Amino acid sequence: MNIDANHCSVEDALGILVGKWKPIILLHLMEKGTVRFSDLKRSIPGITQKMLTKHLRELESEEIIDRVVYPEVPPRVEYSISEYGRTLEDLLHAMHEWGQAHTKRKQQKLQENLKT
Amino acid sequence: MNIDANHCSVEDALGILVGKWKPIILLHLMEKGTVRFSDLKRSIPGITQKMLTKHLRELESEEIIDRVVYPEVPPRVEYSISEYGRTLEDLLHAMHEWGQAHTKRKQQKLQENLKT
DNA sequence: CTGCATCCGATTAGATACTG
DNA sequence: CAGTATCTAATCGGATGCAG
Repeated sequence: MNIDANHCSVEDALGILVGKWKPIILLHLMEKGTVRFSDLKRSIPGITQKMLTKHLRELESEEIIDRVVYPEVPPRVEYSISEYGRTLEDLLHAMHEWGQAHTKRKQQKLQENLKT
Repeated sequence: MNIDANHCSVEDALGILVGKWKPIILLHLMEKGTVRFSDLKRSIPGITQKMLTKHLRELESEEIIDRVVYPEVPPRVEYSISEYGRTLEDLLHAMHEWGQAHTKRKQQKLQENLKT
């Protein structure tokens, strides 16, 4: 893990994942397989159409997800994790594990402080 | 890896790492051990005092790094990765690996496109 | 149903000057 | 040397209206 102040590879990975709803979008797609736009929107309370579209476009442009448009009326668009996108699964899983442990630890510290 | 739309653990981990200079700060501390403020600043071209201070404070408040102030004149403050912070090393390493592979892949795709 | 455009507020980061 | 305060620019995200 060499350090290059001009360019850090960690940030390349971070760049894909950063965005208010990106992790949750990826987790949904990884869990459910192929999901259409409206289902995704329904599954993520609080997200706006604009942000869902924006994040999906970004993930698509990085080839993390596949986007298939069915020329029907009304339109149907289905999203899924691409084969390449699956290479992110281990990383997301590791982040999930660490994050969960971190939150747990924080709450324990909080409990300790309340006792005193 | 369960999905909770109201709270995603991946974002807890992300929250620690996100910030324009945070990954590079962590990598420097992980590589060099104990480093004083001015050395850190010198090692990271482009960072301002304000941002370095801000990010260090945030990492400190999450107990990822230790901060030791020596009451001397001129002042000396040394930063290092905390014992708890070391639990992030594997994750950062994994992100580095993925990011590096991702950038490599992107550049290969670019080369292919130039040939056509 | 899916998606774009526009406007606006909030957050983030950079520049600069100042302090013990 | 290490840190704070202030001002400004850029980016991000939310709300809303419109379109194929």
